[in-house]
Amino acid sequence: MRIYLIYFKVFYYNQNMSDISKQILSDYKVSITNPRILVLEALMESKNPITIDELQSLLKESVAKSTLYRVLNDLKKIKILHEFTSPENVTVVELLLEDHTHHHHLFCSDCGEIIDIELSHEFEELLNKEIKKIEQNFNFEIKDHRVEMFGVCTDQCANCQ
Amino acid sequence: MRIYLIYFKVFYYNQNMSDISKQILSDYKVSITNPRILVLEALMESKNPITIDELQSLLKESVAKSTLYRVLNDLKKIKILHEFTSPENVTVVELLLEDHTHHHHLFCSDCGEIIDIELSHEFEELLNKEIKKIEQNFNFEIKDHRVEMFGVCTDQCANCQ
DNA sequence: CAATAAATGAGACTAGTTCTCATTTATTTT
DNA sequence: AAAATAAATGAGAACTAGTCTCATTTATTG
Repeated sequence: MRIYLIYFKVFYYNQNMSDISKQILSDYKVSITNPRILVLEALMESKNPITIDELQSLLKESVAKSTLYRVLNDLKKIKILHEFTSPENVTVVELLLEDHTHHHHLFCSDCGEIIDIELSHEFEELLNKEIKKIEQNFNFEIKDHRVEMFGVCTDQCANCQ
Repeated sequence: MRIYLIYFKVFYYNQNMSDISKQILSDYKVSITNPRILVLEALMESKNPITIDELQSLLKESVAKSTLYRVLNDLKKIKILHEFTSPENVTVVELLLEDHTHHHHLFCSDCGEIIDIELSHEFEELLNKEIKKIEQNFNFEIKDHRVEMFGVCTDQCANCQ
């Protein structure tokens, strides 16, 4: 995500986080307000998906709780925020920007960290074939999918810091 | 699941649902109580994963809310209940009996139905290879995984009834 | 069958999220 | 650039899903 952000910054003409946030809001035609800028900045700061709690800590009371939830819903509506739940049923959010390619998630049950992972092209192709089969068998139109892996880090949590 | 249940009944010597439930509880060495039998019966009735709400409707006040949640936790502890959340973040439960093989889930965003799906052996093998790669790359020990597909039924919800 | 241990029901409690509404801030119009 | 309009915000009330408490009931053990 850190690397992606660098590309993203280039895409947005090397502006700072605040300016990038404004640009995003403007691009998506939602009004530019302070809470929205702050939430976007906080989300960009975190290289992995984070819990609402963690997000609230990053924001340090600068945004009211009700506003935070509203802003998150706004970002979901314009589809630049992905919300899902950890295996412990904690809500987790992650910013999905143009640069953020198709990926999946790896969950550590030790430290709770959630890591973005990309699977091989070969795997995704075979998965798409499976999806086509399922679509036929069940008369479904499948619009999205996800693969989640659950485990623990073995190397003294090296990835989790 | 319906087909599985037939096999399961054979496994349990063609007893009725109540007797099967008692047998399960006895096999797992947890005490045999009415609420537990009722919850197991209700879970067996449903061929697909169901929400807690749906489960409560099936039980029709025969089990107190606090007891229902406690029983579900008991079943999770002995690992015959799988709990997860739908894309709309609603908790869903599903009984996992001996006969219930490795499977994944298909979610209909129209009617909310959740369908058990099995993917090809070839796919699961390739997924295991991907898992091994991720374990190495991230120094993880991966203990479980899941694949979820999201879509809508195209054939007037034929699968969803 | 009595003694002991475990589970239950009712409702209080908690945490996460949404809702309400008066006030503030952004956007549009002039 | 100011006024008019529309939208977003903050504070806290309300709601919801799930857990906890504790007196009572039900199972299990000996």
